Amino acid sequence: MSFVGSGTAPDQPVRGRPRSEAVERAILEGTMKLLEDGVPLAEISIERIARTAGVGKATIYRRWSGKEELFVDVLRTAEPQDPEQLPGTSMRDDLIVLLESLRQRGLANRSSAILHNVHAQMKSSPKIWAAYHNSVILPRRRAGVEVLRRGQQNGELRADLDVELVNDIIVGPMLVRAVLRPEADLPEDLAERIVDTLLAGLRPVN
Amino acid sequence: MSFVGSGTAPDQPVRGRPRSEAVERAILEGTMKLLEDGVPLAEISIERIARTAGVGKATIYRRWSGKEELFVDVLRTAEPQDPEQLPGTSMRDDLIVLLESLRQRGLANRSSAILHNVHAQMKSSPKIWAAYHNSVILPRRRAGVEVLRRGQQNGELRADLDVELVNDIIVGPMLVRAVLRPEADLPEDLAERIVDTLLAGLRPVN
Amino acid sequence: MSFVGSGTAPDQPVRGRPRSEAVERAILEGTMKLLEDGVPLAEISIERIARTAGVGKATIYRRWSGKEELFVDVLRTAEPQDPEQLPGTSMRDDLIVLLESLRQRGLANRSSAILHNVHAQMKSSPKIWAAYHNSVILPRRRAGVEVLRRGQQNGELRADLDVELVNDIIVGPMLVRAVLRPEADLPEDLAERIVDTLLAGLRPVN
Amino acid sequence: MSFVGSGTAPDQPVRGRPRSEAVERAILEGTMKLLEDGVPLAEISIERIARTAGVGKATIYRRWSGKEELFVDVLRTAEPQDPEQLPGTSMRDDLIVLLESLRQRGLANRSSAILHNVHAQMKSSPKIWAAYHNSVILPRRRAGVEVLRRGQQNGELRADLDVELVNDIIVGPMLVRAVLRPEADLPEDLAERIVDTLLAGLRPVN
DNA sequence: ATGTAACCGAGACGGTACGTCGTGTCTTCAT
DNA sequence: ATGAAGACACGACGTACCGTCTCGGTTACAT
Repeated sequence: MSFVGSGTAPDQPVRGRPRSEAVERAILEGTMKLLEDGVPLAEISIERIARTAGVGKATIYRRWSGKEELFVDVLRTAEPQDPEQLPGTSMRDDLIVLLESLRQRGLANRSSAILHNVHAQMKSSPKIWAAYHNSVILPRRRAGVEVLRRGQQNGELRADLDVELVNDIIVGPMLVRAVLRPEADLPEDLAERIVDTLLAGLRPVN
Repeated sequence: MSFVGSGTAPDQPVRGRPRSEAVERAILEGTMKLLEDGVPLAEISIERIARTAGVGKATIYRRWSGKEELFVDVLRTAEPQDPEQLPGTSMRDDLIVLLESLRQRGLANRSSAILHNVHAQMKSSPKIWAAYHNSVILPRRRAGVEVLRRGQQNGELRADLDVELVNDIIVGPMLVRAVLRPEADLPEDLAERIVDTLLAGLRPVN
Repeated sequence: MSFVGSGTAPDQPVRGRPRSEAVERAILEGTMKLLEDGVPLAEISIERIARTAGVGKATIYRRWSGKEELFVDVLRTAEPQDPEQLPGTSMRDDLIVLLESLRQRGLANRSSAILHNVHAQMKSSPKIWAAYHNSVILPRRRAGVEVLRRGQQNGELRADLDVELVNDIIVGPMLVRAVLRPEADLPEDLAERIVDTLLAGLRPVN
Repeated sequence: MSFVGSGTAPDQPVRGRPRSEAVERAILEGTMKLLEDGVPLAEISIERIARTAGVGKATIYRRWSGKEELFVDVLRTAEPQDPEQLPGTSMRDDLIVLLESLRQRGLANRSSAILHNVHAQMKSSPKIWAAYHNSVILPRRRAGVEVLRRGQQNGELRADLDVELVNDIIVGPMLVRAVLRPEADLPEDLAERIVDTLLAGLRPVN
């Protein structure tokens, strides 16, 4: 369950009593429960998590080295299912699907008011942020850039543009709304509107 | 120095020794120093700030009700000077100036590695976030929307677009780079490239 | 209140809030209470003492470096008043007075069932034992040896005997009863009987 | 002969693997080793004993109910062989032999610095102390009192003395030196000197 | 000049949480 | 059944901060 890679340990025969999966679940779900109940992040101590889950502190420290590592796992457990099969019919459709999945994440977060805090918290601990970045953010970014490359080859996207920058341009508005502007709403057709607006350009047609 | 309102206290005759401004500066600058030295945010306690500034804890609590309020003031002290006179020659030029000021902020933050953390931290405390949002973010947003409205009247911007959404589209890519993707760099012509790309649209010219 | 010497600190102006004597008493008496209530020594944790005395743990650690140092002070606080003016009328009378004070200690200990445990505990920590030895045991021993020396000069004690050994002989039986044989009782005339028996010798008169 | 019961175990067919005596020895000797190496008693945990002996904790708990029971066994294993045939030639000689065995114990203890601690520790756990008292101390005490009774019948000891008290008087000085005054030495002729001094009395012969 | 009231540094105070360790019990695989 | 290993709930360890409080001492105004 460690969030950092896994790669099938090199054999290591089981010695002693194995760790209980039930306990593992109890900890993750107990933490989730606290978050959902609106307990401020600063008041969620390892001690309290242990009490909530009916578990000894050592049992938590045996699995995670601290609060931050634990939160990363909680966050990943709660993340909506990762990317999906892209339709592949056109660059436009693919981009809309990608943006739509971002919107779903924003909605899920909002509804429970949970992940915002955890996300913010992670940014202040570089190691954890790096782990989260590598395992969650980067893969999506790569998917986006790939779609854009194919678009350039198809002639759907201007060939002279820097795909990295274009990716920021596409993803930016949705992130701003979902992460930085929690007061804004995320209407159903938002992904489509953003993509079409960007494709057409802001300048009047003629 | 309270960040919430100010409006010149109604009268209150000064009795007893007045608060030392030197002490006030020492606290703010001491905190700044810790941030600049790369001390992780979580390790910056009121106790440590007091030690660093050579000041009693009570002296800090006399001015701020807690760590969060203090950080807001530190952040505001360190912010680059707020917006500027817009050229007004065209919507394009105005947008570039606004984006460029955002870029400057990103650079300043990066160079000292300070504000990232503080920004992230603030997000987990709703009251503080609201204060920061109202005093720093909202004014800039309003300026941006105003520029876009003028653009629609001038015929520089398609009249059928939602200016709020367009503002997110313009500001989004810069924020993504400055706040969420600290690993990306912010080249000098970035503001210009973003605006021109957006105006022209992503689709090939013909 | 440190048990190790005192010698009037060289001046040291008081800085910060002074330590509360009331708190000091609360801790010592709280510990005493636990001992009197028959709580096994092993179950008396610093944590529990703090709870009993209504005090923070740090407040205890500020005064004593650990459980052992604290117990020494508790023990010394509870000790019956140290020796007394010796009558000086004869070696026999002086020895009886010294032994009687030992008997009193044994009785006090027994009645509350306190000090036995603490005494035993101290033996397993050499530093503490040394401190207790120097401040409590040694002075009494010196007083005894002094009395015996005067006895040799007066002709009340055989001049060929080693006063150190004689002291052990006199003090021994009382200690055995008071410390090692808690089941034995300590009748009122015990000191007198021991001294007279020793002076006369065990052999039948003739 | 009787078909009912027997002295030895009442039949109980051995099922499963029998307990290893080697393991039993490893535990006792491992504990002894720790004591000999001067590890403070408070730092000798069951956990550490198990590590030292290369044994699982459960294996220890299967044999002893806790640290105290284990220590009693360690102590008894290490005790010099219990009393001996008394010469019986005279009360004086018998007393000297008894005292000498006490002195040997004191020397053994001292040389390894072991039993002091264990002895002290036992005093704080009444159940264990009772066990030790009954199995080690009481038999010796009874032997001593018996010798004194014979002495009274022989006319070697004044008939008007309380033999219990006399026993304390004889045993006291040696115990004081061996148990309470570890800094004192125990010269070879100590037993003889004590007995002769007591028999003759402290008063000058004149 | 002298109150007097708020300031200041220092540090004690009752708490809570930290991360580690030892307790005695349990569960697993292997002998 | 025994044995080594180690997970488990529990609770104490000694330290660090929290936010409040009490000290001795210092300004700076109002008398």
